[in-house]
Formats: sequence, C-alpha cells, structure tokens
Amino acid sequence: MIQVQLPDGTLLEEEDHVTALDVAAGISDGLKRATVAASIADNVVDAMRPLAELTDLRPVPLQLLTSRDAPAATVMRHSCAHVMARAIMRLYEGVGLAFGPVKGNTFYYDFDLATPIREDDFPRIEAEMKKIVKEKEPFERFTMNRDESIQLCSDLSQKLKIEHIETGLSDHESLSFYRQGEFVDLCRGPHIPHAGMIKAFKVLSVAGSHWKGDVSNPSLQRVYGTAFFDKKQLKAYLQQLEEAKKRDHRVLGNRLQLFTISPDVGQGLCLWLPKGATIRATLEEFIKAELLRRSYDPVYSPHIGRVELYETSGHFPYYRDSQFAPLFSHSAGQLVDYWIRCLDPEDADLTPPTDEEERKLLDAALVLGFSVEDFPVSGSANEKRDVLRMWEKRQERYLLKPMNCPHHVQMYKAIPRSYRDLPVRLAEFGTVYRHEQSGELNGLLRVRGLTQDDAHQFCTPEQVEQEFKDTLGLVKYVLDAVGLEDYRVQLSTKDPGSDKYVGSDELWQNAQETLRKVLTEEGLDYIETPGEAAFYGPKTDFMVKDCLGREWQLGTVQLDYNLPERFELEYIGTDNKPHRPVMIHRAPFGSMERFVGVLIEHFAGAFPLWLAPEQIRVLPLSEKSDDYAKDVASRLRQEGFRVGTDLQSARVQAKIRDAQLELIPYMLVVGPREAEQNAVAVRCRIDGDLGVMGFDDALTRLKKERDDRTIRQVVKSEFVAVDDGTGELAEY
RNA sequence: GCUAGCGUAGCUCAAUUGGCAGAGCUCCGGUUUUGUAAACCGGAGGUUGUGGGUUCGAGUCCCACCGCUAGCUCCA
Repeated sequence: MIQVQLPDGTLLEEEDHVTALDVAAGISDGLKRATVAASIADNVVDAMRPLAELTDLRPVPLQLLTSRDAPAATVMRHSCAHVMARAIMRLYEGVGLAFGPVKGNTFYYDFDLATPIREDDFPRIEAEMKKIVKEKEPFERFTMNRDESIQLCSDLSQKLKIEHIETGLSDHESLSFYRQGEFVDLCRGPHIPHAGMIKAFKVLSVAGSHWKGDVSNPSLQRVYGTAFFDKKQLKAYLQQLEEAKKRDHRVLGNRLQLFTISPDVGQGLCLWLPKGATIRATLEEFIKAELLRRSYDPVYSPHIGRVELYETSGHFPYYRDSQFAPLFSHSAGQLVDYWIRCLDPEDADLTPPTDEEERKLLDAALVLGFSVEDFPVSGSANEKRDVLRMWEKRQERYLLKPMNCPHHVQMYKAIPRSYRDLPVRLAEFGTVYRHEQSGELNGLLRVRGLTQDDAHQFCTPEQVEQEFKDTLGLVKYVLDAVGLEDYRVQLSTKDPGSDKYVGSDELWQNAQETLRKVLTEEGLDYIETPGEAAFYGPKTDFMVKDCLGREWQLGTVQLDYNLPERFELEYIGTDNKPHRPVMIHRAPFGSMERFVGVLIEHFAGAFPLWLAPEQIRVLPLSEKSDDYAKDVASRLRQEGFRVGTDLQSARVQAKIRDAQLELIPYMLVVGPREAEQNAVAVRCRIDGDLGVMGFDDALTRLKKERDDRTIRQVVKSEFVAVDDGTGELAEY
C-alpha cells in the first residue's frame, strides 16, 4: 500500500501501483475525465504513471491538474505537438523528427523533410489532427535501455533521434518513449492521458530552423501551432494576436507619421518624421537634464574613425561581419583587403587564390594604382600577406563607427587624469552603424543606423561598485518615467567553456560577483544567463517585450576591464603612480530607435501629455472663431506646449474625430461663447468632454500634467508568446 | 545570411478559369458656418516593386533582382 496526500490534506491509502488517474477516479468519474496531468512537489508528471515510480516521498504529495491549472495546458500543448507530428507523418513521406517543445501559448515541432510544408497545407494537417484527436487514443509511455532505444529509432528511421541519444543524452541509461497509435517518439514527457483532451488547436505558421540551433547543421522545417482546452480560449487568443498587431510600432509609426523607412535610403535606416523626432527630442532633453544632475559631461564625436582605432579596441576583428565595409581612400583598398583575407588561414569563408586568380588580382590592383617595391610573386602566402598588409597599413582606412567607446577612450586619454578626477563620465547621443543581417531588421527595433544614449564611466576599481549601483538607479529612473514596469533584468555572464572572451578568469569572477552583489542589494530580480556576456565583460540588460511577445534589450550596463588595458588607460593614484581605471559602458534607453519603437507599442501610440508630439489641438467651432483659436494656440505655445489648430471648414464632430484618431491628448473646443469670456471647452482624449473652463485654469491643469510627466494609460500585454522556460524541458 | 510567404493609388483592400485595373479613406476644388467620434457635391491620383520571359492577350503563369513579414541564426 502507498499513502497519498491531496492538497487539502486528505490522506489516502492506495494500492502499490496506483496512478494519479486512479486517485482521481476514486474521488469522482468527472475528476478522472478532467485530470490532464499531476504535480508532485511542483514536478509535473504523467497522470497515467504509477505514483510509486515518480517519487520517493511518502505520503505522495499529489496534486491533480485539470484544464484549470496553467501547467496542464503546457502538457496538453506538448501532446498536441505529437499529434501534429503524427498527422504530418501520415501526410508526407520520410519525415524525420527533431524536437517539439512548448513555448508559452504555442508549440512547435521541427521536421527533417524534403518537401516544403506550405501554409496551404495547414487545413490538411489540421483535418488529419482532428481525426487523431477524435480517436482519443491514449499516450503510452515505455522505457528502453540505450541499445534498444537506438535500435528502435533506427527501425523508425529517426536519425536525428539516434544522434541525440548518442550525444545530448549520452549520460542517460534508460530512455523514455511515448506511443500514440502508430506514432512513437523519443520523449521525456509528460503527456495527457489521451488525445481527446485537446479541444481546440490551430496550426499557425511554418519557418526554417536548424538542428540543435546550429547553422552548420541541416536545416529543418518548424511548424508552429497552438492549442487550448476550449474553443473560446483559442478564439480569444487569436483575437488577442490580431489586436496586438494593431499596436505594432510599424503600423502606428506609419499611421501617426512618426517615422518611415525608405528602401531608397537603405534597409534599416530610419527617417524620423517631425512627430517621431519630437518624441525622441523630448526623451533626449529629459535624460540630458538628469545626466547634468548626475555629473555627466557631454561630449561629441564624429561618425567615422580610423580602422586602427577599432583594431586596437578589438571591435573590428571581432564584429567585422556585422559592420559596414571600411572606407578606403585608395581605390585598390577593398581589393587588397579582400586579397589579404583570402590569404588569411584564419578566415574560413575565403580560400587562397589560385595562381591564375592571383595574377588577376595583382593586375587589377596595379590598374587601380596599387604599387609596392617588390611583390613576392613566388613567395609564400604569409610573405604575400605581409607585403599586402604593409601596403594596407599605409592607406587611410575609416570605419563608420559601430561603437562610441573608442572615441570616448581617446577623450579620456587626451588629458592626464588624477584619481581626484574620477569617476569621469562622458555622455553622448552617439550614432553608430551596424550591418545587421537583413533578416534581422525590424522596424525601429532592429536597425542599421542607431543612436545610443551612450556614456562611458572611467573609475577606480574601488569606485566600480558604487558607480554600477548609481547607473542601475538611472536605468530604473528612466524606465519609471515612461511607466515601463514589465521588464526583465538579465545578468549576462561568461560561458566558462568558450574562448571568445578577453581578460583573466579572476577579473571576470570579481566583476560578475560585484554585479550580482549590487543587483541583489538593489532588490532587482534577475536571471543569470551564462554565455551572453560581451566579449570584454559581463553586463546587466533590461529586457522588454514587443507587441508580439518578442524580447528586446533596452537599457544596458556593462563592465569593461578590457578596453582600459588595450588602450593603456591610466590615472595617477594617491601614491603618485599610474593605475588602470575600469570602464562602465551604459545606455539607459539602449538606442533611441528601439526605445521609441517599444514606447509606441507600450502606449499603443497614445503618448502621455509630456511626450505627445502634438499635445493640444484647438478646434474652432466655425470660421468665426478661427482668430480666437489661433490666439489660444499661440498663448499655449508661449508656455512651451506643442499645439495645433484645426481650421478646416468642418463640423466640430469631425474635427474631434480626427484628433481622437490621431491620439492627441487634449482638444480645446472654442466658439463665440468661449471667446467672449477667455475660456476653452476642454476635451480629454481619455475622459472626453471636461466642460468649459477659464483659459488660465486649463493652462494650470495642462502644465501640471505635463510637468509631472503623468502617465494615465499604458497597454498591458496579457499574452505569452515567448518561452516561459518550461518548454525545452518537455523534450529530450 | 537561411527557410517559407507576401508586394495593386499616400493608407486599407477589390479585380471569376490569364480577357477593358476598381472602391473607401486621405488629398485638391466648391457648397456649407457648424457645440463634443465622419455635412454634401465634384475632381485628381496607377507603366500592378524592378527587369526579363511564356502567351493573340499577364495584376494573375515562369525566371532573376529589390523590398517587406514570420521564424531560424546573429546581436558590441
């Protein structure tokens, strides 16, 4: 016998092989039908497995999970992924199974399949899934040892599963499989008792992916779907998705004329239209004022810098692929540069030229005016490379700056520094250019030209902690000012297994420890992500979600022990000897582009008074009141408001409708009555008609709301489309 | 960059099997002089992303390029 304890404390005596389903059946038939999975000490498990196998705890702390419990949906969606895979295997020949986890409200399954799956095929797939669900076949779990498992996968022609057993699961003695009719899949589970519990589902999209996320691995087809316990929920979810698309910053940016991106200018290069530019400028003024209070010094630096500068910093070699090509003053520059890379054994993408190709390269270079004393035509690749490099070094080469730090470092170096000067804080809205992959570009959220609200703080090692703490405070301050509360803090640390990082382990350990300490002291809940650090140091990132639930990095604070080393930065200490400062890179907004993009979605285009491009619009009742309207507008402008007037010959209803649709915070309706008593009829975008008030009263009210930076409405995102962390666990 | 899909007026979208490119909004002109989410009439606006091809005939079919979207990969 085995003792089972239910959440309400009830103790049950059950047979040795009792399952959660049996326990449910013992309570009521209805509960048995409703039981989707079980939870034992917060572990979600199969309801159809004997409890004794699942835990050593006695009594077994059992919680039955029904469709009302959130973890149950994850189990059901994972089972639905199996159902989808089964349907696809029925419809296509030679389907190789990869992974099929749950991600938030959705699930996907990766397939190795030569025939492309198209959107047109979704109805067919869904119809087949419906058949499977209707049959209500059970999910049956069984286990095998390694050899048997490999044999089984081999019999099923599932090569990827075999590879996974041999590599990813090399430490597993026993492996579990789930069978559902003819469909058998290596899978950790858990699953729902039978397919009939999937009440509503939809195949959403198909996209490419790679086996185990590695581009050098074969590409797979990833089919996304979603599933719910009832049709209404599915419908609501799909509707919510549609709603979310309406506040997409690309849609609103176009409708509200905030920005535009023209292919004629270039991919990922955004053009700030006056209204968007006003929002940006307002934010810039806001943070400039705060930086002044925090003893930052403003600086300016040019948009280009010598390639050598970035070679010294390490950015050029490390990020070359995502930078715009260097600008050479010599016509042969690009050619020689290409040639050098061909001769570089480290460059995996390019192979050394053949003799024939090399002759052509040399001829072309000569035509372009390349000249060296004696080019080692019959020399080794290394000799040639050295000669070409010598030539290249003599040329002027510039890079569109991908980072501001090297420029700021030079500013630090321009003046001898004493410990008394530190911390030195150099701030600049620095515009940088990065050649992001075309498939990555996304409205304002991922662009090729961006302006960081950047600053570099140079301090003594002893000051790092306080400086880092103050900077976190600044990031929180700016997020607070716009009412962004729904963010996640991420501490990105070094991946101990990788060699991409610079600096000693000890330095990294100390730096990471400092960051952890300060984050904890500041009461910030954070998630540590090993391997996400910059190559020069650990960082703290503030992550927010866009309208489709995708996560983006906004503010960032990064520690850097590397650049001071590379540029040999110094300050004179109390001992009258040179010491090395520490650098902090930080950008509370991140980039103006991304921040404004996120804000557009955060406010669904309806900006609070202090940020709205047009804060107030004065609406004369008819042409008779045009002059008074102009007068009111002009007086408000004197008070620093951004004011428009609507002098169309239209009814006031139409003018109001236009202003509402343009999401203007306040409308002032003025007619003869108002003109007579120096009054305005105030209409608020949110609350509607507020009635007539004297001009001065209205002004006081508006000024207060603006100067307090009052936020009256933000969009709360309810739906979860990103990985909630439970997904990958569901798959072996 | 990769996989898949998409590209018709400034915007949102129509255009049967390949058979005369169309509507609403915006915009412009006129009438109207208006009290809290659309007054009325008229007009303009297009080499259907670009370039080739198939065809008597292409918005529609094929190829290449450009761009966009989703996902993957990348992200200083």
